[in-house]
Amino acid sequence: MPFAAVAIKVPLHRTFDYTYDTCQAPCVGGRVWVKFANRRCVAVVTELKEHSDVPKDKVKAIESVIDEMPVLSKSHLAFLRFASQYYCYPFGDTLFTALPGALRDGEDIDKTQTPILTLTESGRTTTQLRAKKQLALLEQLRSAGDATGTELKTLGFSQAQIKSLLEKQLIREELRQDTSWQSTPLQIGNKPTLNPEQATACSAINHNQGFRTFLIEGVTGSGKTEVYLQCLEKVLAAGKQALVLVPEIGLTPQTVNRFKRRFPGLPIDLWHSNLTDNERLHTWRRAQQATTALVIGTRSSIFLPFQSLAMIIVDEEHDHSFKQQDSLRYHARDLAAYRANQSQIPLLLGTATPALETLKKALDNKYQLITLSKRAQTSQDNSFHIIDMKAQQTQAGFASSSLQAIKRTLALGKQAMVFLNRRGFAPTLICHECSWISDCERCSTSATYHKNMQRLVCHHCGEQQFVPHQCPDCGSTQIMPTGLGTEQLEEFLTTEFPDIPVCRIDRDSTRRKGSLESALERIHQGGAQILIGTQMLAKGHHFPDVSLVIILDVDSGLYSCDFRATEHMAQLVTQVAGRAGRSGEPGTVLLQTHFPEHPLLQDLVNNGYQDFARYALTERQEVQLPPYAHLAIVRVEATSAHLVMTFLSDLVPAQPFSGIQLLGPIPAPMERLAGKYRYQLHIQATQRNTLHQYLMQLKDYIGSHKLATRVRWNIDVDPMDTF
DNA sequence: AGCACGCCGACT
DNA sequence: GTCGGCGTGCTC
Repeated sequence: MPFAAVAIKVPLHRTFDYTYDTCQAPCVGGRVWVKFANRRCVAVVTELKEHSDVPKDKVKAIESVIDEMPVLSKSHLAFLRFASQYYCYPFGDTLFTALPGALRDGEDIDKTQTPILTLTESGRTTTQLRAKKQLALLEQLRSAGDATGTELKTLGFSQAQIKSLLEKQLIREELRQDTSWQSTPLQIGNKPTLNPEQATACSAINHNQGFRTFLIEGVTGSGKTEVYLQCLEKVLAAGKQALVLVPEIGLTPQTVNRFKRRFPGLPIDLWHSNLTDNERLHTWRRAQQATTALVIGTRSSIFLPFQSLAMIIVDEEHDHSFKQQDSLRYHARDLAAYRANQSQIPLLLGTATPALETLKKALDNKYQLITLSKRAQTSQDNSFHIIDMKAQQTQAGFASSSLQAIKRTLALGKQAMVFLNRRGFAPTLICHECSWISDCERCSTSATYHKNMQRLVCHHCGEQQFVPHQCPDCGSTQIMPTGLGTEQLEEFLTTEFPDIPVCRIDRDSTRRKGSLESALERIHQGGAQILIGTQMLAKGHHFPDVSLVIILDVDSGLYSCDFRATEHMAQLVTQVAGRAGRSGEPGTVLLQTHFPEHPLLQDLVNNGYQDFARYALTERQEVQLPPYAHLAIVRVEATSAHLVMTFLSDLVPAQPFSGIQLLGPIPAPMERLAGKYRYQLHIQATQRNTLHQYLMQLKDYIGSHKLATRVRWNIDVDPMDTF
């Protein structure tokens, strides 16, 4: 009697055994329909076997087989099994989060393949046709070659025209696997000559055989992308596939065009969260059939089932958007390392500001470190200046010397950029008479005052309130906005510099589609302007006319309870500074702080991120924090604080576990969020293995705990936000 | 997760 | 007397 072990989309770490009829022929990695707990579910076969330990009367039969061919190869299953175990996430759930939505729902994989429209014999020769537009369509196919329906629609043809040509049998639909790119010589667009550093980097990478991780530590403008392109060239020319992982906001048309222009005619696909279910399935299939050569995608593209992957590149490897913050809490960069090892291919990690985790591995010689220190366009570096804010008179958070600097910059017809990582007008409203504060009713935080919207908005749960005219507690009309937000900076600078255009770029000002693009357009027209922005302004965009950058609130990064705060601050400062002086002349970066002597800040300013990072590593080592220790957090939330605490206290063992340090239960950074109480337990170990052994048994213990179904809980392995 | 089963309170 | 509230347990 043959059995199939299957994985089902349930939060259980087990698989389930089913019998099947030999004529059904399920395959490992293929999907089947099964009855499971009175429901009909899609399941993925993970193993075929002759024996089962499950009592005969419990085992049911597979209802029907969906796939004749696996949707997940054996090696891909092994990869997903690893992800499931490493991140303590149920195996079935892991498989199903990796699959595109259409396949999760049991959709037939071939039905959704896009047919290609091609001319029939008569279609090739017909010149007589009453419908002019249909004739034009035939002409299009004759001159530019076969196309999909979607492509024709973007060219202005309609579904009706296609349909009627199909009926006249002048064109026909063809399901085709076009892998011809693999055997045709690779076309190369304009390519610049490499500087010596870039050339050394490329030759080191191109001479590599098998698995190897390279950390390309390259300052802004040092030409990392050019190194990527020339390394990709070798891979693609050999007919192999490649994957480029980019941060969420890094998938701009400019980035994509650079790849497309370099490799004209090569099938390149994009992968990001705005794709429809159908588009996702297409790209998935194209990766599997090798009909696509190169995918540029955000973190989840690490799960694409490439047929012949030969290189993975992670651009801006330090970026936080590579870590998924819910369900399967994976880090795409770390999974990329597993995949590269599994497939014995090179992995390129590129950034100007490496994560300390990555840098340590490079310094330990586990990764090969490649440094690009020469800026392609500027020979001089930006100059940093620390502005001591102690006992300074400030206006809207600006030191007078900062305002002077803005004035000078504008007078030269240049642009000044002001960076503050807080949107809204003011983070709190405070009553001047009593001690009332504009709290969010559902979270343990204050609601931010948005002057333009005339609302109080909680930035954590999104809840909005009307702005009170009087204090809700004492009735006073003296309610003061307290603290600084980007809206306030905009208001102040507009009155301070009435003749100068002021442009604010944050999530609020760019909510409308296309508004970011038009704002960027205005900035690129050049001339004296002031730009105000949050994180959004820090990454990716080129602002050639910016010659002054002011970072208003460095201090929030210096003293925070999250041990990674200084690292983030330094990455942000470096990235923001990289926006300045990109068109030939060095820029000036002003850092406003109350702690001008802070050693890490001094190091960053005087010696740059590279030096800072190495110094920060020694600090981490002293206090035994990641990357010198390994961390996991059990996060628990429920509407009852008592329930959460009882449950978490139960997880702390009476006897200490050798090699494991526990901290908690402690309140989460936002103790109350969207009406839920949240607490957490920190688990730390010097040895990775010890941590995972401990997590394995903890996960089983939680699974068997009675309260586990009455709270929401998860385990976050290698968490990014600790506090 | 989802669903059935089971044991106690407020309704036709 | 039932309807339905949620706590508990199981799913091949």
